[in-house]
Amino acid sequence: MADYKPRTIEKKWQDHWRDTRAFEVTEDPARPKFYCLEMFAYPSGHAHVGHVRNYMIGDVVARMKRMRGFNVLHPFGWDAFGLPAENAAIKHGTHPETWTLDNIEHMKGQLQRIGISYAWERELATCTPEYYRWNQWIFIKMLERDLAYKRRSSVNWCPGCNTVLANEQVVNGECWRCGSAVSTRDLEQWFFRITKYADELLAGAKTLTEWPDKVLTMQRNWIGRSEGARVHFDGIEVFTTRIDTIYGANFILLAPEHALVQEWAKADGAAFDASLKRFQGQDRTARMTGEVEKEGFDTGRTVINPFTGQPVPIWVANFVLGEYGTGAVMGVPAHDQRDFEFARKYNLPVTAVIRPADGDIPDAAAMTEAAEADGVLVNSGAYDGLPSDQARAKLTEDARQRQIGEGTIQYRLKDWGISRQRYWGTPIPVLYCDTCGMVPEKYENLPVELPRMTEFTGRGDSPLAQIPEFVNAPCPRCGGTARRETDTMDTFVDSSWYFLRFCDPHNDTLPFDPATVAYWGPVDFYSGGVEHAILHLIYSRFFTRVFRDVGLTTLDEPFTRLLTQGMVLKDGQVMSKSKGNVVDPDDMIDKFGADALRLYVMFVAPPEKEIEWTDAGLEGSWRFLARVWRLVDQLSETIGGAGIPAPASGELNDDERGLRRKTHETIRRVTLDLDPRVHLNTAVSGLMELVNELYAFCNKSQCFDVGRGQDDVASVGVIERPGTVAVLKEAVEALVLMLSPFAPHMAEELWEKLGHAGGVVAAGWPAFDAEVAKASEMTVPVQVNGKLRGRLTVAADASDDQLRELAVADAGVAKHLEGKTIRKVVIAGGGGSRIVSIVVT
RNA sequence: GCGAAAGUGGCGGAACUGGCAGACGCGCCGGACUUAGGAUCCGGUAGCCGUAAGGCUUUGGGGGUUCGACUCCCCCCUUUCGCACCA
Repeated sequence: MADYKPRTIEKKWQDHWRDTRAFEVTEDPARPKFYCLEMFAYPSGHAHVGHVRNYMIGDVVARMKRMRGFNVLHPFGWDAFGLPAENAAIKHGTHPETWTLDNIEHMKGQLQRIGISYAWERELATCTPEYYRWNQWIFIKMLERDLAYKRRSSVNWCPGCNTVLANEQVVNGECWRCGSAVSTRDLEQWFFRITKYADELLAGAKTLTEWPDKVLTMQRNWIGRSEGARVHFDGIEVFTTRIDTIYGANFILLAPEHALVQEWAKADGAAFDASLKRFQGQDRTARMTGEVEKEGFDTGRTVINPFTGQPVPIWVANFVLGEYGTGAVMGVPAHDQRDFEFARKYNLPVTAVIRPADGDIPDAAAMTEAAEADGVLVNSGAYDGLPSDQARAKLTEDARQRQIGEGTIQYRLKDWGISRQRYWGTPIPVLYCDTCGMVPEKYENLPVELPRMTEFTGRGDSPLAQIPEFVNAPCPRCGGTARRETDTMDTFVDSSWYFLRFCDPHNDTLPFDPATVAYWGPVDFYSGGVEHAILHLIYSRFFTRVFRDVGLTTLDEPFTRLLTQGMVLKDGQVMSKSKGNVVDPDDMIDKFGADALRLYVMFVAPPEKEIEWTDAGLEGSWRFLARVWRLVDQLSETIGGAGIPAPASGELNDDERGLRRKTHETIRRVTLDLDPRVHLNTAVSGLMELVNELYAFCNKSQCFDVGRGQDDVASVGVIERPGTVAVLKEAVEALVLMLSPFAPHMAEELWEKLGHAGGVVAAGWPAFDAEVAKASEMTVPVQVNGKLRGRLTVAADASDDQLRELAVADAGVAKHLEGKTIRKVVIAGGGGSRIVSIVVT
């Protein structure tokens, strides 16, 4: 008897997969395709189990789909540009490229040792010119379509990373990567016009029925659509969603950044300027999150409310945001909490103009929830008596006719700032010519290669500007003297379309051949962390549409099904190098093997949930695999031979029929758990049950001495009944095949041991036979007044009348019926599950 | 503050559309085998009462709908996550 030695087996099959190119695929219109993808990896150095959990999840799905006959694309690559590489260069002098490529090599080895079934020939790294030239290509396409543009703007600046951040990358006022407090700077920046797609991204979310609601909600909130109106108060345009309250607009509030405010500050001098400076000095994020007290000052100016005809004062308020809407709002203190507080503080008048539909005019001195709600207009001239919704429509229309306003839709989403003042990224392919101005690089000159830099200082300006050979280049249009753009692209550009490139990763005339994406796209199953819910996942949806509009694909949405996998915690905390609590998969593989590691991570919790790492749990999974190993090993001689007929139910005894039933029940359950449910943990427990059943069966039929450990010589008994051999063979083979997505190395080894040459994919997924799974008997619980009082064992096809009779006669039940009157008997359920419920008084 | 999800044994977690709560595993306890067992195999393991048969209680708390509720409805508590002055 051979021991279970994962190390040897795993090496053997990994070599086999590599040598036979087992997971490489080409388009095959004759077979259904399945594109299975995990978010590609940032090559940070070493992958810990938290990282690789995601790849294991995807691998189980990919392997299972392959066995079910799908042509499965399962590629992997590297999100290889980015700051850590550059920081490593500044700190240790290693070139970012060296650092990145070394890390990729190490991590690739880790993934291969885990046995993830990737089509490695499609591997890509975004830091190679072969990849990033297409970033530049699509950038120029976007420029041509006015989807990329440059403007000076106030931007988020991370002092830790020394670069600009997109709004999506600012989390609670801090840098998403390094946690530094984000400040603002005024810079010339490149933007992608994602706002042009705001409505489409919002509408498209409705089609994403296989995405977690949580992610869709986050995206909807991020896009933040609100319908309202822009209204002119003389020269000041405000945005409001509550034009129905405009008769109550007792003042106008301007953001400190508002252009008029800046102008007046110059004109009015010191006092004005001092107050303004104070607001601007207030921490930007504190102001935005409402931690700073609401305050403001009177500009001394007034405008006419175009509906009341009355003059209203103009104030500057620190809580009004310059970047949202028009940077100006109408203050309606009676119907807005913030305006109310403001009015109280500065003794401004409060005029109620909405009353509840079923109530009186509210007390203007109080602010309630009801005051903010819709109602019926009062004190609103000709509009009195109209409900809010009708009033909004009418007021908006009247404003339009009077040419003092219009209905509009406002988004929270802003254009995506992609300029980064760093080295390790895609050069932005434009030049600035002394005579022609800004000129994009010619397509035939792509890629604009990132020059080799030798010194990394970490200074806060674009490193590329320090390389004259890069900066100075001829103008693509006139050939004259020009200077290259020295900013690089946000690395989120790289990750916004890599899943399309995987369909055709070596194409050197286009980002990808449209036909390949037409075949493989969209990604059928995509898994990764929730932390990308709004960054990567919204950018990718945007880019897919851009590629569509450029004519390379017909896809609207890139990812059909999204699974957001939970994190792996150790000691209650996220694993991180700095906390010193990382679990290295290689260490675990050394101890228990890759199969046990995979099985444990899949079994311990549903994929979406976070898990707490325990070594004991891993050991348990190892024990299970060893148990399977012993079972198959000891039976392989008996059931592995040729010429064993399929089990025919007529010749089977009760135990044999029982095992067959369990086998097919398990096939049904595990299949559904994997596809479509992706409840990987319960699929594993189903397999464990089957193994327990097999042991019990072997014990009873004395197939072999199951009590022997793997260090003992087995005493294989002679199995006399052909039926026993047949049902064991069926059960064990189904077990091995269904186990193979989880523990692929061991499954291949056992499959071979069982006398099969072609491997588990060729064998296919086991088929479920409903007839066999059907039980001849069933247990029916009996309740009396809602309490379980007995169980009946009856024929599966027992009639309701029979059940009723048996239930009443059952000793345990009868005891509770004594001296009572039966009011009602309910017999419910069907198929394999029925119940008798008796009501007595 | 707003929004969403979730609260089940000592622990991780099961329970598909309302139908035997606690599958499966970890841990623990016991038995077998054994010089030995931290290997293996078998059994037990929600709590309380009882030698037992059995009974009572139990899915965060309280109410409700139902023959029947972890599951549906209402109120409350807690946790996690997201948004956070968006006019």
